[in-house]
Amino acid sequence: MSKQPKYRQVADALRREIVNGAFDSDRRLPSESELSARFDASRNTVRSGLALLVSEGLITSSQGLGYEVRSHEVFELNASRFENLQFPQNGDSYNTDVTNAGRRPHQTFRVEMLPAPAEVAERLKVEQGSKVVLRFCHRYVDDVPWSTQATYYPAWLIEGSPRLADPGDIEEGTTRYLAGRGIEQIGYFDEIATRMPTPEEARLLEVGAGVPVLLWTRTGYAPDRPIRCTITTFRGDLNRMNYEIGDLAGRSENT
Amino acid sequence: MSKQPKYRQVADALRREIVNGAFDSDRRLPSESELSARFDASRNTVRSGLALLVSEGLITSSQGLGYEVRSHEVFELNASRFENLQFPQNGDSYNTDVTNAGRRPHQTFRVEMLPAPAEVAERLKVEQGSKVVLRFCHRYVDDVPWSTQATYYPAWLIEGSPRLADPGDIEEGTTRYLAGRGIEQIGYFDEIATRMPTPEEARLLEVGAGVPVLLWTRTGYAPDRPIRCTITTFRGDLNRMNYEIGDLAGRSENT
DNA sequence: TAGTGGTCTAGACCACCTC
DNA sequence: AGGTGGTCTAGACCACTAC
Repeated sequence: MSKQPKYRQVADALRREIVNGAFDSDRRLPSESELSARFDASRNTVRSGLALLVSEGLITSSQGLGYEVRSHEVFELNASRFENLQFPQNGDSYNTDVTNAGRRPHQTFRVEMLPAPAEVAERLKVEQGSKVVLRFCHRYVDDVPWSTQATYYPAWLIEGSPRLADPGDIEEGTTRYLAGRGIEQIGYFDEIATRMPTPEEARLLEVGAGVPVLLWTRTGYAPDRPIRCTITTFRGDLNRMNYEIGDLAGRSENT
Repeated sequence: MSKQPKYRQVADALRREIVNGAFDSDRRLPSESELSARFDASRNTVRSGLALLVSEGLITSSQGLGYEVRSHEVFELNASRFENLQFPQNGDSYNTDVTNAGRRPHQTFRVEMLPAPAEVAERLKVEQGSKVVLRFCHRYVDDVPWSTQATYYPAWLIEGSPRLADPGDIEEGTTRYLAGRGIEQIGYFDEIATRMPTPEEARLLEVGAGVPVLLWTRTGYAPDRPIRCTITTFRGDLNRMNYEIGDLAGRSENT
C-alpha cells in the first residue's frame, strides 16, 4: 500500500463519509477553511480533493454557498415503447411520460434547414452536406433542463411531406403525419453512447463538472430506406433508458 | 459577453486547436511551461485550464511525458443480437465479436456466492441479502481493460442447475446449460445508465479522469420469473451499444 | 541529467450569498 | 460585514521518462 497524496486522502475520507450518509440530514459539507484545519492541509490542497469529488459527480459547489452532496433522482425512459410501431402516438411519449410521473414538462422548439452533418448524412444515406430538415427540441422537467432532441429528415422526404419543414408543431405527430402520406416507419436502429458534455451541451443542459451525457441516436426506417435520424442528449445524472425484449410476462407477476 | 477567467481562455484556445486538428500529426501538446509563457499565465493557471480539458475527456496527461490528445476508437456492441433468444450462443458473443473485429480478447473469471445487493435482489425478486451466485468477468481487448460483467443467479436456480455455482467455465454457455435443464430464457429487460466511475471501477477499467462508464443491466426472464441479472460496466470512451427494433431491411440495401 | 508533469504551500484579491 | 467559494501567483520539492 503506497502512500497516497494528501489531496486524495482528503477526497477518500470525505467520499467515505458521503456514501455512509454522514451528510444526509443537512447536505452541506464543511467549508474549505474548516476542512483545511481538520486535515492540516492548505486550502488549495483541500480544494484539489473537493475537485476530485466534483469530477466524480458526488458533490457540487456554488460560490458563496459551499459544497453540497448531489441528489440522485432519475427519470426512466422506455426506449422500446417510446414510439409504438403499430400505434404511433402524438409526437413521442415525452409529454405523457413526464406528466404521468407527476412532473411538469416544458419544451422549446425550432425548425431549420441545413447541410447534413457527417454522422447524420451517413445514417440517412444521403450525401454529406446535402440539405436536411432539423426539428430541434430543448426539454425541461419542472424547469430543470433535461434533454435536447434533434431530429433530421432528408430533403427528398420534404417534397411529399412539406409540413416537416414548417416551423410549427405537427399536431398529430410527425410519425403519424408521415404514415398518412405513405411513409411508414417499420423499424429502428438505436445507438447509445456516453461522454463528457461539450461546453455547448453543458450550457444547454446546465450540467456542471462530473456529469456525463447519455447520447441516444435513433435512425428510423421505411421498408426501403432511412427516413429520419433523431439524436437525443440526456443529462446522465437524471436519466436512464430501458428496453424490453421478448416476453416479459414474468416481470409483472408478484411485486 | 462577460470576461472569462484566464484558465478558461487557455482551455478554450487549446480546445479549439484540438478540434481543428492542430495536433493531429504529433498528438503531443506543448509543455506546461511553454503554455505558461504563451498565455502569460502562471504554471498553475495553465494547469487549471489543462485540467478542464482532461475532465472533458479531450486529453490525457502522464507524468514525465506530457499531455496528449485522446484517441477515439470505439467498439460497437449489438445488444439486441447479443444473445439470440432462439439460438443461444456459446456464453455470449463477446469473444466472437471481438475476434471478428480483428482484435484479441482476453478475460479473467471468478465465481462466488454472496448476499444479494439491493439492486440485484430487487431485479431477481428475491429477499435482499439472500444468497445469490455471482459469475464475474473482467474483460480485455488487446490487453486494454474493456468492461466488467457481473451476472447474478438466484439461489433457487442452483438446486436444479448446480454447475452455475462451480468455479469453472460452462462450456456450452450458461444460457444453453439452463435451457437444457428446463429453464428457458424468453425475455430481457435492459437498463442503460451512465455516470462517472467509482474509484474501484476506475482501477479495474484503468480509466483516468474525464471518462464516464456506461452501465448496462440486463435482467433475463423465464416464463414465470426472473432468472438472472447481468450488470456490465463499459469504458464509455471505448464502447457504444445498439439495438435493432422492427424491420431493418432498408438498412442493408445500398451502402 | 534535463525536462516533463504531480503535489503542496502561503497569501492575495475577487465575486457571490446571507444576515 | 463576514463568510463562502473562485481565481491567480510564485516558488518549492518530488516522481517519472527520456537520452
